[in-house]
Amino acid sequence: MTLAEENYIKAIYHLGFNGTETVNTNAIAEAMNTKASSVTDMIKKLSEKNFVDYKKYQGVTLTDDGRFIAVNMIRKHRLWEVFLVEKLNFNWDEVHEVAEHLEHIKSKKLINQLDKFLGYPTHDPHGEPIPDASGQIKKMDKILLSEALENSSCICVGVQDSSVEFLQYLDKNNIALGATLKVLQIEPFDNSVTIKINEKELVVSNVIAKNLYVKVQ
Amino acid sequence: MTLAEENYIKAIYHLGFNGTETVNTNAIAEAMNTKASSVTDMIKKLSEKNFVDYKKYQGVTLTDDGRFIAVNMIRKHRLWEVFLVEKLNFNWDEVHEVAEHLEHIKSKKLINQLDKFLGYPTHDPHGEPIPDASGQIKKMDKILLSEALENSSCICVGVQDSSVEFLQYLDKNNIALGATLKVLQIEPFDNSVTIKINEKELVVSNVIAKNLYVKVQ
DNA sequence: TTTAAAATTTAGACAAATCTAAAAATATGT
DNA sequence: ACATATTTTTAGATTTGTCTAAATTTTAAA
Repeated sequence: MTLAEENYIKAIYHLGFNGTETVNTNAIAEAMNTKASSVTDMIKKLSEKNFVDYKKYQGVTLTDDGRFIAVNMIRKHRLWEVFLVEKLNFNWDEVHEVAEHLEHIKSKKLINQLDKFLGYPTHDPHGEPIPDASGQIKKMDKILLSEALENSSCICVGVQDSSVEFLQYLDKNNIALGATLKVLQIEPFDNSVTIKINEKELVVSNVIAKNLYVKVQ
Repeated sequence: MTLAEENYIKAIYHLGFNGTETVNTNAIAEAMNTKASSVTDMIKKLSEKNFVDYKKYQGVTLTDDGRFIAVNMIRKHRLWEVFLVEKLNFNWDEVHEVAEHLEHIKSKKLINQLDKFLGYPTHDPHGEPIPDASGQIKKMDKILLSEALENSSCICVGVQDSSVEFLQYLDKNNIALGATLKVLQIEPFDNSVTIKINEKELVVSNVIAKNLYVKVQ
C-alpha cells in the first residue's frame, strides 16, 4: 500500500459519499489535482488489488477492503487532529495539513494508544465523527443551520466546509463548536439567518448557514 | 527533499560520526540495505543539491546544509521516541521503527509544540541527546561500562547498541536508564564485569559492557 | 437519430529510485 | 612495483506515478 494509493482510496471514499456511491474519473482528478489519465492508471492498479470495483468508462466504487482502508485512514486523520488541538495547542484551522501526513503512519499500537491517551474522543475538532478501532462510525442527527426553524435552540456541532477561510470566519465571530445559539429570524428574501449567540445577535448569510451544522435541542 | 534523500543524509550523518568524517559508498549501501550503484546515483543528486561534498571514488561528507537537515531529523526522531514512551506507553525497544516514519513529518510548529508538551526533554529513551530547535547538541561525559574502573559507582545513562535484542536483555536483567550500579570486579581473562545493581550482583560479559554507557559519580 | 460535446482511456514519454552486469579506479600484498 | 582484490562508477533496464496528445466511448442536444 503506497502513499499515492492510500490518497486515491481516501478521495474515492469522500467523493462517493463515504464509499457508498460510484465516483467518476474527472471528479477524482480534480480532487487530487492531477490528470484524468493518471487517475485511470491508478484505478486499474487499485482494481487489480481489489480495493475498487471498476468497469471501463463507468467510474469506480470502493470494495469492502477499500472502504476499510479509507475508514482507517480517516480514523487516524481525525485522532491526530484531536491530538494537535488538545495537546499541542493547534487551532482548528491549522490541523488538516499536518494530519494529512500523520494519517499515513502505519502502526496499530500507535493509533490505539493515541486513542486511549486522548480519552477515546468521538469527534474531531470540526465535529466529524471518529471511526472506532473496528471501523464503526456513529453518526449524529445534525442539520444545517440553514435548515433550522425560527425560534429553535441549537448547539453548534460541526462544519460542512472546513477550509481555513470559513473556520477563521467562525473564530472571528466567536462561533465555536459546543456553543448554544437560538435562531431568531430567517429573512425570506436572501435566506440570511439572525441568531443569538454569546448573548449577542448576529446575522449570517445563507452561505454561512449552509456550512454550519447544528443539533436542535 | 524526498524521503529517500532524507534517509541517505541521515545515514551519512551517523556513519560519519555525526557528520564530521568522510563516508564511503559501500558503508552507505550496507547501512541502507541497497546497492553501491544506487548509492552513487543518489550521492550525485545530493551533491547537486549541495547537501554533500563529493569527489568521485573519494567518498562523501555532509555540507553545513546537509548536517542541518540531519540534526533536525534526529531531533524529530528522538522527540517522537520520548512521546511514544512517556505518553503512549511504548517500551524503549518498540519506538525506533515508528519514529523512523514520524521523523519525516514536516511542520515546525508540530515539532516545537511537541517539544514543549514533553517539557523540553534533553535525552531520548535510549539516553541519546536531543538537539535543540537551533540544532545544538549537548553531550554528556559518559563512558562505556567496559571502561569503568573497579569500585567505581555509576549511573546508567545510555546504550551503544539500541537493538531490540539488547534492550530486552537489559529489561530482563532489570537494568534501566537512571539506575545506579557499582563495578565490583573486572575479570581479566574475558573482561566480564561483576556489577551490583538493584541490591543484587550480576555478571555481564564484555560484549554487554561495551554496549552500555554509564556516568561515573 | 445523428452529431457535437464531454468524459474516459490508450499510447508513448519522463523523472525518481532502484537494480544487474561490466568497466574503471584505488588499495593491498608480497 | 605490479598483479590482484576491492571499491566505486557507468551503462542500460525496471517500476511507480505522472504527463501530453490522440483515440475511443458515452452523453446530450438539436
